[in-house]
Amino acid sequence: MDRLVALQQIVPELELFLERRYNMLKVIRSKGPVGRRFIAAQLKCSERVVRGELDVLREQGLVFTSSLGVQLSPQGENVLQTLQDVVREFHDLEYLEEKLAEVLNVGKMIVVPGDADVEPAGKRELAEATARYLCSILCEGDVLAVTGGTTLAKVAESFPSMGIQKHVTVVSARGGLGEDVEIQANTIAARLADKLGGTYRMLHAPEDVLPCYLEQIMNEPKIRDVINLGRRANVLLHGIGTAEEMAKRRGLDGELIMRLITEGAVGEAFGYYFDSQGNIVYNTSSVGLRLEDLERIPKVITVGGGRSKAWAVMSVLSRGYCDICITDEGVARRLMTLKELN
Amino acid sequence: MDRLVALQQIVPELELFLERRYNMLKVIRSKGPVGRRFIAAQLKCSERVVRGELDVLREQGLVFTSSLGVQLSPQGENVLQTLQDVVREFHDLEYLEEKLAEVLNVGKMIVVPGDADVEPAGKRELAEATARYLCSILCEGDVLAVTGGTTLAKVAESFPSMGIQKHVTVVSARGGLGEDVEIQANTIAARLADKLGGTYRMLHAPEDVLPCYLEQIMNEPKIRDVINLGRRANVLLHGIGTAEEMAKRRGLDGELIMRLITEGAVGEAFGYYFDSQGNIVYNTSSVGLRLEDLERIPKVITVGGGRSKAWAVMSVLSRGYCDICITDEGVARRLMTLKELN
DNA sequence: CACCTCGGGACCTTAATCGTCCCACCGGGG
DNA sequence: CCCCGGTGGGACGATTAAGGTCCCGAGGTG
Repeated sequence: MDRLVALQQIVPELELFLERRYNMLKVIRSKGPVGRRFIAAQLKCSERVVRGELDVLREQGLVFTSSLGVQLSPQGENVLQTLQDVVREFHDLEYLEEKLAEVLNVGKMIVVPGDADVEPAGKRELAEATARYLCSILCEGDVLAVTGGTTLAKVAESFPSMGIQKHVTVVSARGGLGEDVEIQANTIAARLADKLGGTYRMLHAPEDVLPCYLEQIMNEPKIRDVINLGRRANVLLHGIGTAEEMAKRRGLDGELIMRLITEGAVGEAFGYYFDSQGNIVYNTSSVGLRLEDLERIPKVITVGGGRSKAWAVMSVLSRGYCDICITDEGVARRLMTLKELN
Repeated sequence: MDRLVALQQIVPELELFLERRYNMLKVIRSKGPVGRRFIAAQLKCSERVVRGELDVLREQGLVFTSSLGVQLSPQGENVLQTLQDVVREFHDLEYLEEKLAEVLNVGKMIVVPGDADVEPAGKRELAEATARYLCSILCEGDVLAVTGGTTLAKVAESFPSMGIQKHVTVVSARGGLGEDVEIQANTIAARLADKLGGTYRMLHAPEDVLPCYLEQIMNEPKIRDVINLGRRANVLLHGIGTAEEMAKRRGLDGELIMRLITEGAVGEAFGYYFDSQGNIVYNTSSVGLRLEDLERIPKVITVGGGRSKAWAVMSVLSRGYCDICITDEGVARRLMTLKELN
């Protein structure tokens, strides 16, 4: 019998304490010197509670407090790192990873604790895990293709600012979409290249064009070169969107959105809308990598978290091109129930 | 960094809960179906607290309750067994064992959590550990010599009633002392033989005789044979007494007791009184194994717990004949401070 | 300078825990 | 047989810990 399981059995309240304080330490670590009120907002609990917990953590020497706010001590850093495994074990994430990799036929699943829909910090954890994994597999001279999205933007943020020198080429795999510059593939490619110590290539084109212009744009030399580079990438990192969310971001009209939904579209990637079995329900005439290009890329990494994206993740994984899927517990648990039932 | 240490750091209240519930489970296991009030008395806490904790343990499926009282469930058995290691780690007993074995020059130290002086259940734990160890080393045909005392009486109790078939010979190493039949070496030898599935030999003689009769008694064939058998024992299990306690049990007069104390006697074994360096301060003309006999016995196991016996343990171990010492945390910690300071 | 957020102190409310009874029940022994 | 000593469980105040809500001075920041 496992020790942690036994502990959890005899002291069930351990989980509550561990969870809350672990998340608190995570926030403190990532947000530098930070105040009680901010922590309280992040963890969605009252300021008074945070205060009580901080008193405990301070007494244990895990955090120290100055007029700037609360900061993690070196010892707290240690504890947090050790606790990562503990939390994974508490949530049985290894089991989820193995089981899901098997039933979804994915090479490798990485599941981080939390749920991006519930805790805002969850997305950060997902991003950090992605950054770590990316760091571990990237080699000198690799070509890394990336798409856009809020999740990938956070991945770029999550890298430490200095010290990594990978000399990779980061290439944007998709055209521009919507108004927010922070979540464009181009922006993310540039940020990633900066953090990784490499170079980047941007795709100066809109993502969504009228079909009649598509061919013409794709043949434009500057655009074609970038797309061709993306096709030859060793690693592709892409996000997952729910069909509805992506349709709205693309500005599709209400009628079309309704049609997508009634036809069972749940997930979106690379301009394609999939139903839960992975069938293509609709595709936009979009600029960038296409579905057929993915087969030739050795490592396709799919990232997405927040339980509302469970169906989307399932639909995309059903296509079978994904090699590594990084998601969170919220998605993973919902996937489990979905897969056990049918 | 160790996981349990990290857990303990981030959830310091864990230790309180663990300790209380662990002890509670131990009491429940050993005392069979038992009531709240009894448990409360054992753990020296109020009945209401026990009730609250029992609610938790019941909800976790570790105990179940009938009209007879509370009982350990099979799952509780598992948890308790697993938690043994956890508690050992919490109390850092491995470290104590290694360190004390080194500085006291003993082959092997076994330290159980608790303190027999503080918790009545502590003595039981000591006895169970002794029983386990004994079981693990006894071989077919071994001769086991035992002395008397309350601790060894509990050791005999601690064995499971059935199922062990070791075919050993248990021989009483000391004559009769005092009035209580339950703690006589003879009684213990018989009980142990019964539990181990072996035979026993009793020493039908008083422990303390007038010097002038000693030779005569020791030459009495039946007595001599038993003593000679004890001298050839493979394993000797003996308890430790404080000098004062044993002097009183022997009925020494107050003047002599005072003399012993002023001369520094702190421990007693086999009728000898030792000071803290292990020097013989006084010896009674006693019937049974003598100090010089111990050298020839391959495994001499010394058992004693309760912090008040720390000095006694140290004095006996200083003699250097002991191969394995089984004691409790109360003694061990006091020994540590004693040894670190001089 | 003003302003904003920080940590920490104070105080009251709320909720849980705990102490203390009492009761119905069951089993064993006289 | 009945009685007695043990069991668990319910009930109800009392105590205490935890949480909510302000406020304040300190120390950065524009």
